[in-house]
Amino acid sequence: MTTPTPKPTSRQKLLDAALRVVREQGYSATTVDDLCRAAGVTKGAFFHHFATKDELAVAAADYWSEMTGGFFADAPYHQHEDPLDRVLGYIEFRKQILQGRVADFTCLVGTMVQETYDSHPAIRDACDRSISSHAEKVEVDIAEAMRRHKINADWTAKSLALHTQAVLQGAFILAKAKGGPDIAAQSAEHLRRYIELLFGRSQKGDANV
Amino acid sequence: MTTPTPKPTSRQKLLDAALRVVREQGYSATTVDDLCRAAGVTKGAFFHHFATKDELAVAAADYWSEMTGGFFADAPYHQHEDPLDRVLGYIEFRKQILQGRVADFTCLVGTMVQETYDSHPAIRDACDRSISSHAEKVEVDIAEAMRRHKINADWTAKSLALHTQAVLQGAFILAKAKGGPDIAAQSAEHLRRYIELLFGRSQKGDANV
DNA sequence: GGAAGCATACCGACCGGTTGGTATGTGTCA
DNA sequence: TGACACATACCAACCGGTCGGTATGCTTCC
Repeated sequence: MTTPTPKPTSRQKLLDAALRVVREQGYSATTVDDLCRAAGVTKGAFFHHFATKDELAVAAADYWSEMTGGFFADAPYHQHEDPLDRVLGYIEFRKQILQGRVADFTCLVGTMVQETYDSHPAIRDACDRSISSHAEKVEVDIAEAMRRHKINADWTAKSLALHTQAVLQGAFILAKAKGGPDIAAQSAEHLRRYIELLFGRSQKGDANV
Repeated sequence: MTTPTPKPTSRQKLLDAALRVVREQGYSATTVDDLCRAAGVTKGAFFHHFATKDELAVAAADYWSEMTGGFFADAPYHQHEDPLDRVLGYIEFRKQILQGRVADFTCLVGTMVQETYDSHPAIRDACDRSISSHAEKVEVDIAEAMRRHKINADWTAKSLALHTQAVLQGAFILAKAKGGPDIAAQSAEHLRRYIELLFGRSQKGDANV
């Protein structure tokens, strides 16, 4: 009874299709007909639920926030008691999901904002909300880790949280250019090492002074 | 006599226009007519020099490599004797040019590869060439810095060089989402601090063991 | 030197297919 | 019975690309 209704409506199917197709083709290159075909619905259904293609883009960005929010909330790294372990666990988790087809592990809103930032403010804002709200969850653990480990730094938890997102978004671009996730995983390792160095946590085989 | 001829041909004007317009609108959203209008040439001229729109994209990526290659070759950071200073100077230089309109400081090939990696292999390869050849120049200084400062690490000069490009590309995405360069500059600072920590070079107000 | 012969650079009207979007019909369920 | 959730048919603008034609050289041969 708490479950609303698992029946997949046309709207739902279109949003799921948008996540797949836009990450493969980009936003501009994805046509309304592409989305209808991938979702198995007709154009009438599309424009019944969304007044314009841009309106679907905004809804897709919000849907993406919802999906990824649940996905990361369920991830195991939250179990760690030390907030620094949670931050490092988050990076490790992000690294581990860099697998398979490029379109499957890259970010919808990172892709969309590149094409729309200058001409579609509503879509850009939706993408910004998605990235920023995710970064804020990382920021909470970083801030707590700074308190716990008595870090007095000239950088803020917020800037480091956004930096983690920058590294990941950039890693996606390299993965697209090189056709696979390997290089992206190496960037994630550099990011993990950076945070370990910031918090003075050494790892095996570390080369210090 | 060494100067060939500074006369701007239609081909040249179209490539210059592509750098501007594609960085603003993205590749798919940019029409051939858009490019012709921006370049002040006709459609006939466009298809005289490029068989297809995709062929222009490849030429524009190569042209971008050429332009940025010259731009960074002339930059002042190469003067430093210590290769580590050159690497840090490079990062600082990249940070300093994060100014003005977003379309003016972001990367053509990073934008294009997002839209084309899955469907236009020739364009993706051209973008990869551009990113990788630039990274290789950074890699040379990093490798020399590792030798000079006797760094025995579990990371390679190549992976760190590509990581610098990932950070910058990701910073561009955040700049687009947030509508300005401020957040990108903060990521560049994190990158600089990471390299300083890797090489054990402390800065003022540093909190070390 | 000058005319023939040809290549390059460019023009802009045009074409067929595609695109986002609309108008209208139809089945279903409260 | 009427509102909702679609399906079908259609439209006008737009898009990448084509095509016939022109203007301006540059070469070659007499």
